[in-house]
Amino acid sequence: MPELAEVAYFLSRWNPGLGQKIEKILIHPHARIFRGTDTKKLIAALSGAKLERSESRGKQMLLVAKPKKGARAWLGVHLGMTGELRVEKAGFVPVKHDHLVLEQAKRTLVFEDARMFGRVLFAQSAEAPDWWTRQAPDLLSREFTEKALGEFLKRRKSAPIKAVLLMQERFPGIGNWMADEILWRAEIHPKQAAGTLDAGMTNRLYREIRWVCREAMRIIGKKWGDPPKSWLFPHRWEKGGTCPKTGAKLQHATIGGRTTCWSPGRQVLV
DNA sequence: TCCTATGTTGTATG
DNA sequence: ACATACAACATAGG
Repeated sequence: MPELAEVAYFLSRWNPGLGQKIEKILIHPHARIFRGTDTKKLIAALSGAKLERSESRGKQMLLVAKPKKGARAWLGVHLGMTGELRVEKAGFVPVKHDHLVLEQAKRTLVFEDARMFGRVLFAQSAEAPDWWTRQAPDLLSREFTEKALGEFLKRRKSAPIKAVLLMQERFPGIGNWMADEILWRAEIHPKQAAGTLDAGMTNRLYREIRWVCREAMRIIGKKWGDPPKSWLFPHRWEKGGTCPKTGAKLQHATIGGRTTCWSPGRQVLV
């Protein structure tokens, strides 16, 4: 479910817990979301720790806590396909898919994930761990340049552009719906080989990546909201959905392993 | 019953 | 070593 802006929104739900102590941790230690993570260490470090701050980058989230003793605790959370963060009352009793629960005096912070494609990472160290610092630059930062985009497209020259946009190593936060929204706005067919985009197409792609990221953050990131009818977003799963720009019947196919939606006539292979 | 789902990753192949 | 394609993961809902 969550892409760039949904992740930012879900993380913001936990804001009331920042600056507050974690009284107790409740987890499902064998849940798949903890694969590769030492849950005993996680519980030991976070129990009684003060939750200091949080940040999101693309689809990744980081929560920083100061344990009662020892170095900083770093909790990484990825929501996968069905993950969600929510806040419940103090004393809340976790239900089936609530795999990580942080109890505080005045509220309970909950990470639920039915399908468990999400992931929790943990480290205790003076500096932020590699899995957090070693990430691609934010798409809205100055580091993400049109030149960097062009170079990446050349390296992934024979893959369909739709599949390339899903690569988190270059486009952190972009997921299935954002990729389709961007290509639709840039008037590029999702099957177009990445290496065949000319300068004009690359420029449009660059601008629409930035535009969709910025607008999604504005509409969804702060306070959950729906993109307007002028976007592809509300039409892409509609039965018999039509393009809000041309009125053409939207087409669907599996591209890059994912169901893809585009507007024929507007997005054509060249 | 069968199909689908806003994601990543391990593995096979070129 | 690098790029690409795809099955696998696990659950719920139409």
